[in-house]
Amino acid sequence: MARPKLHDVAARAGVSVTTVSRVLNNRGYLSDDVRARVGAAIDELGYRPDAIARSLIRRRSGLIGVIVPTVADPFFGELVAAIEHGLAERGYKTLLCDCQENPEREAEYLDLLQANRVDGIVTSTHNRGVTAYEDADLPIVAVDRRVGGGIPIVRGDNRTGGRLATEHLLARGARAPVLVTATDHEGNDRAASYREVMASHGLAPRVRAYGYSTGIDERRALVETWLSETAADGVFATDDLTALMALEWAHKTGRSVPGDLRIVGYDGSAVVRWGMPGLTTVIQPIARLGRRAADLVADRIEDPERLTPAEPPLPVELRLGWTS
Amino acid sequence: MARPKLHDVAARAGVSVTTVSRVLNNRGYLSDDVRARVGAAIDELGYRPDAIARSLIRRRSGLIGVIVPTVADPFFGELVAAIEHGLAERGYKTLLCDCQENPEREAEYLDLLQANRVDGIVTSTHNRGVTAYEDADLPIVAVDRRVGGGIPIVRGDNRTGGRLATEHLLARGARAPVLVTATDHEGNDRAASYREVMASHGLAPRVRAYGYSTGIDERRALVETWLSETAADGVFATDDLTALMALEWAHKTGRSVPGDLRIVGYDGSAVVRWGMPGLTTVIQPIARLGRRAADLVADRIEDPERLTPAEPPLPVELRLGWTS
DNA sequence: CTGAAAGCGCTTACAG
DNA sequence: CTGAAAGCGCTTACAG
Repeated sequence: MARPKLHDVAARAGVSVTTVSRVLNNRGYLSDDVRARVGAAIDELGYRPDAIARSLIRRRSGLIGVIVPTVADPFFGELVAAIEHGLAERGYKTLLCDCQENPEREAEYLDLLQANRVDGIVTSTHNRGVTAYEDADLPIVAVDRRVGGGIPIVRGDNRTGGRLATEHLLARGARAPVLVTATDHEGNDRAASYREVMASHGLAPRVRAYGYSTGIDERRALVETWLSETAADGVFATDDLTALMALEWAHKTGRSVPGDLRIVGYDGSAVVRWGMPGLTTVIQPIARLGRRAADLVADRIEDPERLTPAEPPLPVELRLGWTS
Repeated sequence: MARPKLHDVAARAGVSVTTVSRVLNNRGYLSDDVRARVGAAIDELGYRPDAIARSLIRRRSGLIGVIVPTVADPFFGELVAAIEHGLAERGYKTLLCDCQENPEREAEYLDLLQANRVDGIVTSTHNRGVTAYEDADLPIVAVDRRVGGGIPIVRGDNRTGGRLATEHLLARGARAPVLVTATDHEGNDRAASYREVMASHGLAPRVRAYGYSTGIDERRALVETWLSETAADGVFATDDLTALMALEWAHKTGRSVPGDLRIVGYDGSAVVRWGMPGLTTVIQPIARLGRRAADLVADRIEDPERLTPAEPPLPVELRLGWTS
């Protein structure tokens, strides 16, 4: 038999569809007898309410759009896993939008999500200039990204992270540590802290930005060029992959680590935490970030009036390895 | 104004909703005049068809459920990214189900996906015994997993991968290479190849399985115990994280790599390919696996009659690093 | 070439 | 305590 519908359950139980619906939603008064008969009919037919029809009426799809650069990146993979778990616990489903570093795709996804009547959005891309968020008229939460329009931001404590990393490099004897980051815009708190710490020690900052859309091989080439050009004796990479590239370059060029070059990364996703204990890195609370973002968007859906004070940044932690 | 609906567009253009719908779907004959007026009204109102209402009528949600152990694992993160891109290109949306190693959650998700009328499912968990797939009555594609019930499997060439890894270890002089894998069941082609190659060289196989649900620290402890117990001079780990654990253990215990211990991993996800060029590993065609799974499920949705011959396994590649 | 009407599978006031 | 009817926002035969 084809998928049973409400009508079939009603016929089987000998009641109206209204009544079945009420049993389903546990709404209004119902005699035990009816309740039991309907329940039996549901079980016998293996009936499951059609979520699409429900969404149409309730004007709530139960879907949350989750927009990320790409889950192929371990940081975002771990983040999305945490977001998904948080959302599932609150009864929401995750519509994944993996848009790479492409602002066009992000704008398309934003459109698609609204057409699909998602109840809310969690976004964590780095694309600047995608302004469509501001007139989206639904709960949005950003992760470590300024979107504008009063959209709350969940993030790790980048100021502290940047400070810990830089101070650590200096404490280990570096005098010319270079900062390698994706983009050096004013919202980059890790870079801001690096500059502050360098200044407070009377050292000149060396900041290099490879750009988010730069291919991986090109990025590696840039990193290698910068490291030799700047005669760096330390690297603070604002992501672990870049830190690993620096490590590899040191091996290739016969430099000792940490003797000649001290290396500190950032993020501390699972593969780094468990597989590369030697890498000194700033560990972000990835699971907490994801869970908080999920809770926040669910809160705002369920209570749109709720005031959302600025989110305090979540604590990061410097893990020491042998690279520094 | 609230979100405009078909009715509003029709009123503005001075036509019926039927006509607007036809313009939207480019269906039937339409005068250029009407087409233009409706188009203008759509633009002026910023109208976007409600995907939920469409799904209800068409009985096609355009959603595909993607079930994975967890996207926090780089292999699955990269796989899901590829699946998502493939699906998006075919016009489908990705409903992400991140169920960890929990068979219960997987069964729940399977239920939820059907309630949400997904058009198809791509699954890649390792849970055995979740049999509900067989009576799901919708297109399903598995990635590197036997689900049963004639469900097609997209996978890398595990036999060749296992053979390459094992032969390489032996070629490098290992005489007691141990296989460390998640589960040593009969469907494990990597293990089968390992055994074959060992046998053909007259060597006794040493297989150790840590189990999917084992915690990461416990797994590390097991790996370390096994390596010392078996007096291994080589390791074939069927995933890269485990290979990295072996590497770490060698460092900790003062063994030289590859002198005392040759190490080969498996998977070659982005972080390993780009960040750890030193690890010898079998690189899976992760992007191709994802894309193929996406195309296959889309094909089966769009042409249910289509015969699906067994999928040929996709080629893997042994990358040489300094660990072997 | 265009429109009125029925219907996708549910929920929810409103009666009774 | 239960049911008939309207309606969520669309699409699609069927008329004209």
